Formats: sequence, C-alpha cells, structure tokens
Amino acid sequence: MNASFQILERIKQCSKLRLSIQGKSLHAFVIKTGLDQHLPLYPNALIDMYGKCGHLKHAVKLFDEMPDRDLVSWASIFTAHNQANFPRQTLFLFSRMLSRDGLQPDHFIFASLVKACACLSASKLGQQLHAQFVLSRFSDDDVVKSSLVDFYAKCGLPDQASKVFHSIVSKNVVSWTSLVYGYARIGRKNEALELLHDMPCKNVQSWTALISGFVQGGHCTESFRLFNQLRSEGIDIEEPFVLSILIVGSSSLAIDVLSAEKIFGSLRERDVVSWTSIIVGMAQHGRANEALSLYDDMTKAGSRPNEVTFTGLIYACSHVGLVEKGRQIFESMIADYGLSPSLQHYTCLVDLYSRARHIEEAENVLNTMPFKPDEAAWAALLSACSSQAGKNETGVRIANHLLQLGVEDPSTCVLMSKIYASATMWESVSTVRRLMTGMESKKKPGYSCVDLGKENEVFYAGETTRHLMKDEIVDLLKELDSEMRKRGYKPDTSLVLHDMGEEEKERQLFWHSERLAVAYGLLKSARGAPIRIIKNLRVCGDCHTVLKLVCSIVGREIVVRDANRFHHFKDGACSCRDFW
DNA sequence: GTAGGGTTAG
Repeated sequence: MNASFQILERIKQCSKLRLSIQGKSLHAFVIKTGLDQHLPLYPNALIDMYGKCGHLKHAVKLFDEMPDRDLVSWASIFTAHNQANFPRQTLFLFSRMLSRDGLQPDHFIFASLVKACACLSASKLGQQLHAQFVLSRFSDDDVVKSSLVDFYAKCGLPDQASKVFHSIVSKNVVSWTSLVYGYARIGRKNEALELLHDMPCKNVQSWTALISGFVQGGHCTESFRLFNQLRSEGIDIEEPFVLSILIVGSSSLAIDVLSAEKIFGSLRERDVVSWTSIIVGMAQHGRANEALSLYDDMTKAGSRPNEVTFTGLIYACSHVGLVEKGRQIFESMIADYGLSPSLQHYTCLVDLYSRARHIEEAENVLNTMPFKPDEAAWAALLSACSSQAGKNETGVRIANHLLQLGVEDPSTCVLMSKIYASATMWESVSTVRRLMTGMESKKKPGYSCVDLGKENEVFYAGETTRHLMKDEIVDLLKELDSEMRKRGYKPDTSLVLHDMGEEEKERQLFWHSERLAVAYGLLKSARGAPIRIIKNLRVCGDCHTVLKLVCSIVGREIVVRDANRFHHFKDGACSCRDFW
C-alpha cells in the first residue's frame, strides 16, 4: 500500500511542476505493474496531471474510460479544459455532470465553473452560479468568492466584484488583485490605486494586473503614465510580463514616446510572448510586412512560435493579400511546428482566401475543416461574396444557411440583407430586417472616446449631446459634410433601421459618435497630430466612408480602434482595405 | 495520512 501512496505523491509532484514526461512514465509504470487495479483514487490524479501538463486529450481519454466518476474527476476535467482555454466545453461538461451522473456541484466545481464564465464574460450564467453557490452549503468558501470577484471584474461589474470581495473572510493576494484589475479595467483609476495602496500583500502580479487592466479597458494612456510613475518610484516591474502588456497597449494607441517597437527593442530577453505581441500588434495595424519580417527575426533568434504567433501571421498576410504566403505559414505551423490549428486559425484562413476573392478555396476550407464553422467564419466568406460580382449564388446559399443556424451579429445581417437584395429576394430581405430590429433593441449604446493624450472625451451618438463645444463641433461637421458631398459622398442609409424618411435617416448618421469624436479631436488636438478614437462597437459602413474622406480633406491621420480591429485612415484610404 | 478550485501577458 505504501508503494501506491508513494506513486500518488510522485504523480502530484508532476502535476505541480508540470513534468509531463515523468508523469507519462509514471502512468506507464502504474499500468505495467498492475497498480491501476489497486491504486486508490486511480485515475483522478492522472487526469489532473495530464490536464495541468497540457495533455488534454490524455486527460479526456482517461476520464471517458472511467466507470464511476466522482466530483474530483469532474473538477479535474473542468480544470483541464479551462487550462486548455476551452471554457465553453467546461460549461457543456457541467450540464453532463448534472444530467448523466446526477451530481451536485461542490466548492471546487463552483470555482472552476465561475472561472469558465469569467473567461467567456458569460455574465448571466455566472450570476446564476453565484446565486446557486450562495444557497449551497459551500457558501462560506473563500476561494469560490475569489473566483466570483474575478468573474465580476472581467464582466466589467466592479461594484458587484467589490461586494463579494468584502464578504471574503481571509482576503489574500489573489482576491485583492482580482478587484484591482476590475477597477482598472473599467477606468476607475482612483479606486484601483487606493485599493492597491491598502493592499497588505501586493506583489509584482498586482502591479501587472493594474497596468493590464488599464490596457484591456482601452485606457492605454493611463497605463503608460502609471508605468512611468512606478518606474520613477523604483518599483521593479521591468519584467517581460509587464512589457508584453505595454507592447499591446502601445500598439493599441500607435503612440510615439514609448512605442511598441521601442519597448520591444529595449527588451533584454525576448520570449515567445513578447515576439508574438509585437507581431500581432503590427498585424492589427495593417503593417503586415513588418510583422512578417519580425517573424523572420524571431525564428533566426531561435524563438519557437506558438499558436498565437500563427494567428497573428495569417491575419497579417490576410490584410495585404499575401494568399500564398499565408497558406505556407498555415502549413508550416502544422508540418514544421507540430501545432494543431484551432477554429480561429481556420477562420483566419477563410478570411485570407475571402479577402483575396478566392471564394471557392474559402468555402472549401469551411466545409472540410475539423470544426463546425461559427458565425464569424461564415461572415468572412459572405463578405467576399457580397463584394464580388457573380458570386451571388454562393452568397445566397450561405445566407440561407446562416438563417437556419441563427445569427447574433447585426453586421452579419447587413451582409445577408445586401446579398438578398441583389438577388431580388425581398421576402428574405424583410426576414433579415426583422431579425435586426430585434437585435437593435438589445444593442449596447455606442460611444467613441477621443484620446488627446492628457485628456479623454467620450461621445455618445445622437443630437442630444450636451457638450460645451457642441456648436463648434456641429459647424465643423457641417462644413466637412458639404465638402464631402462635393467629392461625391452620398450617405449610405441602408444600415439605419428605423422606419423613417431618407432625410431623417441621414440625420441619424450625421450624429454617429465617431464623427462627433473626430470633430472634437480636430478642434482640440495639436496641428498635424493623428486623431485617435476608441469605439466600443464596430464602425458602420457609412462612417467608414466618411472617415476616409475626412482624413484626406483635413490632411490628418485618423486611427480608430473599434470592437474588432484598427482602422488607420490616411490619404483617403483605410488600412483595413475596406474589409472588416 | 490519500485525488480536484480562484489573480497578471500574446
């Protein structure tokens, strides 16, 4: 019996230290010696070990072969999926746990489920779990509470996070840090800093959480100011972790002083994450050639790219129409690096082909890839069909398919409606319009934030805006409008949903938040400086046209980060090449 | 005495 417990101890060590090779040989040993027949608690410890060492498949295999699974088995398999970044699968498996094994969650299960919800920002489900947890006999558990703090922080609900936080009996660095992150993410700087100040146990991670919270929430200027402040106070934060975040932060601002390239250049040691950060940053800004040449440097420097690196690279190729290069990179990822492409990689590949108008190839990828294509993947192809003459038949087929599948993104609806309209399928057009009206009522209010370095100003859509400089803003927008019309601009009202006259629809467009923000930026920023806008939703088609015209009329660069990507408007064109 | 949970990067 002693020997069994010794083996167990060693398996635990392997989990903890992520020693997958030793773990595997222990597994082999257990089978060879027949210990698996006697070993108590077999194979939960092995499932945990495989999960922690990143061998999800092995963990799942052992789990599936188990005749009787207990809560520990389920908790281990949930953690394995969370760690492999499959939070959806965790939640799916939970429903199986209830239905198949009839087990009720304990505190371990609650914690891993809440974590999955946090990863997905699944606020409704997470709150349901919270309610269930409160009613359970585990409601005193501090770790679950801590996971809830993180969950609310990631969902952008710091007040809820704080409520749970204060109910924690023995608060530790994890619970504190989660709340700091929550405040930072939503831009509540003073609260974040105060909390950090009061924190008895702060470490490098806490500072990092603060900075990354600001970056994630789009408050990039703030994160740099903080970074400088911390440096001047002698706090040791020059570790690759923070710098990687700052590379992301600086590439989302496209600023000069501490630009991503500069930070990257100053790194003493470059790991796969810092290389990937700079590559992704370049790719997002449409600077594909720089991204590709950095990739060359990376491999020459002996750093091994991973899945995320490849996402960035294919994305980069896709933006400049380097179809062949993108395909090669995709293949090299599998053949040279032994990585298995995820749904996201396939979606990037579809995007690559679609943007280059290689519609058959794109459709072929969708039909043969080992994943069920999601809405984003179909939408990439649909977009190509709608902008290419003669591809309407394919477009209609895909739109029909999407209609059956269920659509969630209004921009997909816009594409579908375009396709149906050009096929004169009016009945389908109105079906899609009805769908969109339903979405409209659920839509978050759109806003744009103009970043002027020292200050930020947020604008919401609509003429009720009560801004001190409203008159100046409107005058400038009118002036720009008439100049744009001289250059052939015709408002595209096809995306305005409300049932109203054409003129009224144009008025709606005129008051879109990004225009107000750009006008204010033009009035307030230093001459010649780029105007930087952060928008919570996607830029609409009409605003995209307007911004292209405005940048050439005023001779200024306009950078918009919307919900999906960056748009660099310069000399009448956009870095997204009108495909977003 | 035995196994499972929560913070920060791309």
